[in-house]
Amino acid sequence: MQRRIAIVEDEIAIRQNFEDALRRQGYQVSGFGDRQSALDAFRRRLPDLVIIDVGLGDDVEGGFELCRELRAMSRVLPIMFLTARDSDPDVISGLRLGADDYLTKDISLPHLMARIVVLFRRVEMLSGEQNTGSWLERDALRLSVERMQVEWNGQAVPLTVTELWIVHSLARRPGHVRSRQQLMDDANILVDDQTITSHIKRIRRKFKACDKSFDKLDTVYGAGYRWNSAAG
Amino acid sequence: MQRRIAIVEDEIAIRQNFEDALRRQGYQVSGFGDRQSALDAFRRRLPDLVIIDVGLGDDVEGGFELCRELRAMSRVLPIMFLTARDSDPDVISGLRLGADDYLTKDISLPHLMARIVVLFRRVEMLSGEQNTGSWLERDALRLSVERMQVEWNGQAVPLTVTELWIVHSLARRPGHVRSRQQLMDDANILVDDQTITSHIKRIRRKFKACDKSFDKLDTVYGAGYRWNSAAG
DNA sequence: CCCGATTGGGGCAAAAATATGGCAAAGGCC
DNA sequence: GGCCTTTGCCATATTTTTGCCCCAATCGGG
Repeated sequence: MQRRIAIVEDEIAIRQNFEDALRRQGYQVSGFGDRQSALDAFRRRLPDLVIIDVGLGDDVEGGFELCRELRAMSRVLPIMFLTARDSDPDVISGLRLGADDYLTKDISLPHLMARIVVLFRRVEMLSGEQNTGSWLERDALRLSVERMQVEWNGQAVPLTVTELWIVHSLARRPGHVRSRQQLMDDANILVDDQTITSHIKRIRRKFKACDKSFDKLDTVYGAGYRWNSAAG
Repeated sequence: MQRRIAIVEDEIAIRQNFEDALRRQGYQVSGFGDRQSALDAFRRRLPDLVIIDVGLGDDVEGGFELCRELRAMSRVLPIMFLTARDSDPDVISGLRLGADDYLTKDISLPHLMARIVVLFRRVEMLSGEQNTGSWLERDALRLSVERMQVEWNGQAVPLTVTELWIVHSLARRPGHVRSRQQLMDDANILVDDQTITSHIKRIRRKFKACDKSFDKLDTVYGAGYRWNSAAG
């Protein structure tokens, strides 16, 4: 299961920076620029961790207010405060309010990651986990990145990591053409165009080994490939 | 119930200072000047929180060593590191090793108190929940982290601490791939990737000693390992 | 319908990742 | 101290994956 982190910070540049870093670590991140929009989202569904900028909005300590409101919604939701200054009284009131950690904005990303891992580790320690994980399902295809497994008509297809990323990249946008270059980006590889063709070849072969009439992987001459969205 | 806190710090003045402050807050405190005496005491009875000076003894990072030993005694015991310097790599290594927080020695007492309260609050929140005896059961596997015992088909498997944590990390999320890095984090160790491979080797060997056809521990080439969730 | 551009597939060798057997340091236990 | 266990890591053997070459098959525009 992918952990979901929300970050509430009004300075776009900083927020973007944190969001990117967290995403690269595999977290599912949503950013909010103000208290209200964050609260609206949280009322629909709570994330697994909230990172709040203390000096949110006009109010000097708008973040504290949000923390209070969040604690009213859940007593166990992990909350981290973020602040430009490292004023002691602030830290203490923040922690008193129910935050689990208090960090300054100039924190290094590895350090931030370590603290997040610690928090999740502590939260996870006694909880049972046991969730199904997220599956991408399209017609007869069933794919899970975190399980690294792919099924076609309920039958396992033994794709390699790179192949799985390519299929994922295509199948998540059925009917949309994806260029070879885009596929490389999605799979995090830097190779010759021709190599993508090779991967597609192997992917098709593996799917056909399961189902002789497999034809979901269309070639779009001169443009790239596409996951055929037509039923059937 | 009165919380018991142990502080391991070789500079008497500093230790005394912390001890007094904590006692004034109503905690039951015991101080130790070196690793050995602390360990001896811990073996008799574990406190509710341990605060360790990183630069313990002659060794520059003697505190890390103690943390490792403590984690071998209890996986859930809260540990805080104390350090003179605030070097980032140190902090990260410390957190990775299983510490819950990392503080500099010039921390103000109110700040320290706040962090301790936060940690206890979080621990209490988790332990207060359903404490079902904490046996993890998956197919033929039966595992208890607290009791350090593992059974396969009712037969005891003599895993070491590190091995048990790795199995626990994998088996609690059946079907999910866990990277070597993640396994290190779960086991609170900081080692080479190759070392994880070695542990997996030994784990498989031990399970196979019980059951020749053991095959629950899948390798996912290029991604990590996975506890095979398929029945059988 | 012809021609240049693209794509499909078979193969293969290099590269990358993993499995194994050992070994030595470190610590616990008599 | 002597002995045993645990654990990290190395060297080497194996196994998989991946990038790309070659050539035939296809595609599209003129």
